[in-house]
Amino acid sequence: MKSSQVTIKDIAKQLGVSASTVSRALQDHPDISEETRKAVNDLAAHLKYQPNAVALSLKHQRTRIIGVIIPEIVHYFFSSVISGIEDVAYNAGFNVIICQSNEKFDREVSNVKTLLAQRVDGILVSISKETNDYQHLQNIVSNNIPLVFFDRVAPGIKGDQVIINDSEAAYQATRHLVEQGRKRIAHFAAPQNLLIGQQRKEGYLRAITEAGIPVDGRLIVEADNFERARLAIMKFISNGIMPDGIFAVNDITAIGAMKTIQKQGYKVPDDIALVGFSDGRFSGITEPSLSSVDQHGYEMGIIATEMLLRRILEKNDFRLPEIKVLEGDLIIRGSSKIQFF
Amino acid sequence: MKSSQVTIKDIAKQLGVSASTVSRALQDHPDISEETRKAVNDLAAHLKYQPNAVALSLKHQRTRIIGVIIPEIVHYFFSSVISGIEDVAYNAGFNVIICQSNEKFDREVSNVKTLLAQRVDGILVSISKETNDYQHLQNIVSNNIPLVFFDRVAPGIKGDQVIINDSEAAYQATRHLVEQGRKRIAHFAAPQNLLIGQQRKEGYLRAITEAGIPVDGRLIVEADNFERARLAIMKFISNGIMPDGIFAVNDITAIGAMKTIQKQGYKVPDDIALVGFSDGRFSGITEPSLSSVDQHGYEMGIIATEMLLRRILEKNDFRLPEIKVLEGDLIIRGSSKIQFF
DNA sequence: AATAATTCCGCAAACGTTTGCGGTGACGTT
DNA sequence: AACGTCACCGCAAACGTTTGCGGAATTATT
Repeated sequence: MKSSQVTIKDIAKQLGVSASTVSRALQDHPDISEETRKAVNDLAAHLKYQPNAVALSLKHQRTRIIGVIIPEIVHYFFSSVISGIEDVAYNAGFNVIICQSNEKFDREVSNVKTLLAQRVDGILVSISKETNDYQHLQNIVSNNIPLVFFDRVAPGIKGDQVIINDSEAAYQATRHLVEQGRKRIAHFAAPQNLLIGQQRKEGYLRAITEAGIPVDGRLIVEADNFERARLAIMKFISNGIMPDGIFAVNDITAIGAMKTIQKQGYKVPDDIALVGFSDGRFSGITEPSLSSVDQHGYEMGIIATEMLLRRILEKNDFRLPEIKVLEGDLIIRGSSKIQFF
Repeated sequence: MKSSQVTIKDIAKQLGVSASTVSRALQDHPDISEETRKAVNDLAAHLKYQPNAVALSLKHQRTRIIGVIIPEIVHYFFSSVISGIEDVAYNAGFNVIICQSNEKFDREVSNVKTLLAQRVDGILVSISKETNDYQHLQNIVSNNIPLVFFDRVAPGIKGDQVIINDSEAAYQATRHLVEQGRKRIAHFAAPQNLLIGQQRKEGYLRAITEAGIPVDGRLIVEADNFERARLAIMKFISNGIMPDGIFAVNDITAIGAMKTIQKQGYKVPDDIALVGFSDGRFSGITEPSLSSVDQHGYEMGIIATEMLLRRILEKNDFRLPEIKVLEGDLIIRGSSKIQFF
């Protein structure tokens, strides 16, 4: 009942030839006569023969599979990255195994183990928020498996990296607010143990100081989600230190701020101008539409995979790890610009 | 240089025993003496031995991999489904290979081919919009590979299905509008060649007629995105047939309607009440927040994968194809209810 | 007619692992 | 002394495929 899929042996048996002959016939080897070549190919087509990729992997010592470890799939940015990865891999004849760490260190370690066990040809990683120990990632490079980090990288591990210029993008976003004439610009920051948290704050500070605006510590708060943004705004109000501009570390935080601001009777952008950092989908929906930094997730997936494939396909790879920095694009919409269509 | 990963043979050689002994030692086979068992396990741990999953797959004729074919990853609903799939698979010790069809028939066919070549143990499919021919899917069942459809199913193919009760959810959504006292309820529909398009419209019609409201053909328009919703609203206005309620086939359409309605000076929900059909993320962001049908993508992924795993693990599987219907949950928010918090 | 060249194909090993079967000692039992 | 019983381990085949090598049959060359 459990008829497994047809193999080269089945074809060989039916035709009274050896498996080697069938194999060679299928790859147009010159040692095979036109007659048997045709017979083999016809029968193979008729039986819908599909080469067993598992056997090929074992034989060739390569699986044509690349592994991906990602914090969470349900996230516009990450799913865009995956989409880019999948597209490039598909065109190169590679398959993609997806593992999500769910932002858990233990699961990330486990993911690395299974990908190594699967003997994937290369691995793409964006580390979880919990990850501080990098031994499991070191195992990858110790086994000579090409490794490329995207977005969230592990310091000290010998792998290519493709990241966004967070500092610069944050600088641009903040400078835009300055150019709109804002003088009291707040920053809603991500946790400072995350690199992106540090760098976005750094860009914010650079733009502020460059403009000669004094840094007000009360305007820099750690808030990276809807609810914390709401609380931060309420605190601004009760302390009587409402800013006239806010650069938020991501869109959902900016939206939390916007909705609270509006509910409290202020106007966006007239009273307070807002810029977010894109998760990509929300920007057009709010009223006014939200200015934001486009992180180009799809392109990041493309580039990371191209870097990885190059490492995989290169026979003698002595190139040093490469770091590719993508520029975030500031998209100016209604939330930060007074005169707009 | 290219030191490949350590195998059972390496351990055997270093210890001067046979590969079989190492294999048995690693699985605590009683034929192995405590002494060598310990020696083997120690060395294996020291060398960080990882069983080669490829060789095991070949040997055991199962890969512990399940394949997923999905129209697009960058879509809240689908990425939620993937997340559910991945979670269940992970807990059962299975890996997941993701293929996206990008809504293209040819690519879907190609995806099936590679998954069969990879000898995956089972396949989860949500078919592309273009797919009318199901031969490639028939190939899956012909090869006795367990197959489960989710959300978008292929008629006539012998596989389990897990779908949402679109008709009923649409009925509930529309009835909710009726209960809010609306008399002129419009429907923004999906293309009618899609099953979901038909069924949601059917549910809408059922609720309308049940309430004794005459069906007005001018209020049923094919509009399933932001822009077409905008155009439809403008047409309602110019024709002087503005409805007092709208059930839209998805959230983005509902949002397009909402923003146009508001820009034209009408109030939501006072003048026009709105209900969408959830892509999941937007609902809380609009002003007012959007009533919508929750499609439970994550749960759908969980259930579909559980059904698939059951088929995979069952030795003698004579059960007929099963159809699991999930109920969509109408979430009532500000866009359709006048009195709310 | 003998040899050389060519055409076409099969054997067997290899990839890493599991597993049925058989074998070798060491020991205990008659 | 002869046999049985264990405990422990290795051989070899198998999974599906590729590929170097050798071999047989045919054809071409002297």
